Amino acid sequence: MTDQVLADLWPDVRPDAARRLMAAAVEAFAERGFHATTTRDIATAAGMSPAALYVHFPSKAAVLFAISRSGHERALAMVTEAAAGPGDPAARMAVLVAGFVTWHATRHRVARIVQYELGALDPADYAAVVAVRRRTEGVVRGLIEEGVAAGVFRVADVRTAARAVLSLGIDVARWYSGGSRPGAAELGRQYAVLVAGMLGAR
Amino acid sequence: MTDQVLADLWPDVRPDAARRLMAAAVEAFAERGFHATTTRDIATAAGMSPAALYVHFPSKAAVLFAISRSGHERALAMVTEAAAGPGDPAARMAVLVAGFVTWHATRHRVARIVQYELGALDPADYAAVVAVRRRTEGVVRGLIEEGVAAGVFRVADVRTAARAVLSLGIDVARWYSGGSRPGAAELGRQYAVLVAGMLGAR
DNA sequence: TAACTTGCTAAGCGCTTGCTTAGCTCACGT
DNA sequence: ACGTGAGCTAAGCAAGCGCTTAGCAAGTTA
Repeated sequence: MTDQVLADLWPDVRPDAARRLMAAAVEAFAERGFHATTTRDIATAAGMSPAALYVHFPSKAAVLFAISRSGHERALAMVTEAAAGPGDPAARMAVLVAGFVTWHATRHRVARIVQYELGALDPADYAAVVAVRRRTEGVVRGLIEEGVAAGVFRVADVRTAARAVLSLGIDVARWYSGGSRPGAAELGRQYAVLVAGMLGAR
Repeated sequence: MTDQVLADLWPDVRPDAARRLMAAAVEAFAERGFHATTTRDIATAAGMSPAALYVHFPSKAAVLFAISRSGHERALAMVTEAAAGPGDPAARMAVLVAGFVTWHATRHRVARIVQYELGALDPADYAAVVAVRRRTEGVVRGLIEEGVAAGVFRVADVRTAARAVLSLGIDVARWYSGGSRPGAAELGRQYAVLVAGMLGAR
């Protein structure tokens, strides 16, 4: 993650120190996982004493939630925009998949937390995040249904197909790293083609 | 995981208490993750005192390795057998995907550990497990290459296609649970069809 | 000037962690 | 009968954990 990406990630988070703490937490949570990361790790990486974290966040889990919530909402916004765009369902699905995959590749650290650290959230925070996830799934399912109705997709089961499309994107966060080939944008393009075949696009 | 599955999982692990500890560790690691699980959790769930774990394993990480290694080897064996089976590359790929997906669904607890707790392994154990993973990837890539050469598959990039095929199976371990629909075998069948489309099978 | 607020640190509290030690029980070979 | 070793437990140690407390420096307001 470049400094530029870091700086632009949470423009509304103030003061600057809170954003630096979140950035340090992203690195640590993505690398080692929430439970293997200590509050000292985060604060030290942000250039502060251990206690400084509690000036800006009530708990370690609250830092996780701030990262996870923002990430979920960004992903949903992107998917929603793609599904509502111009063109037939196949064209919109290509944009959606390319965007979803590219997002998971470029922001693979945030994405890893979004996708794999759900279980560490407080119950109330977990519920909030799951609601966003369901909306994202609904958008993908809706677009596939639309494509089937329009005769451009042919799938045996819409629910399973939607799961498969999302899985391809989500799993990118597991294996992708900075030096991976192909690059994020090219990977997104290739995956869009693969998904088109998967959905029987004609 | 049924008792039957548990009992048959590690037939060579002796004595019985060691197997019970591994079974308890599978439950806990899959549910909460390695770092959020304590040695007391494992031992207590296996009906023993905390110290009993160290009679059978030198460390908590060694329990993880025993589970991870065995799981990796089983998955590799299954994939290898499918790829070497009868029929053309498309038929063999259908068997491979159905088997891989069904395995990740029925054994989703072990699979979750295999796929998502790699980072908690000791460096030497990690290296051993990564070697098995590479062989698994190689088998899938080889089968796709074979299919492309035979003219039954049509993909832009073999490496990316192989990643996508594996991703579909691996990600099942993330979301699948006992009550999921469709069942494991049916999910495997549907995914095999989706992959056929993805690889441009004709 | 004085009171208050914001952002931070030094120090440390209470608790849990992975793991160790010392010793018990009991099946089994001789 | 008796020694042996495998399998287990009660107790606890050193280290590290999340988080709290008390207080300081600098900026802002009255």
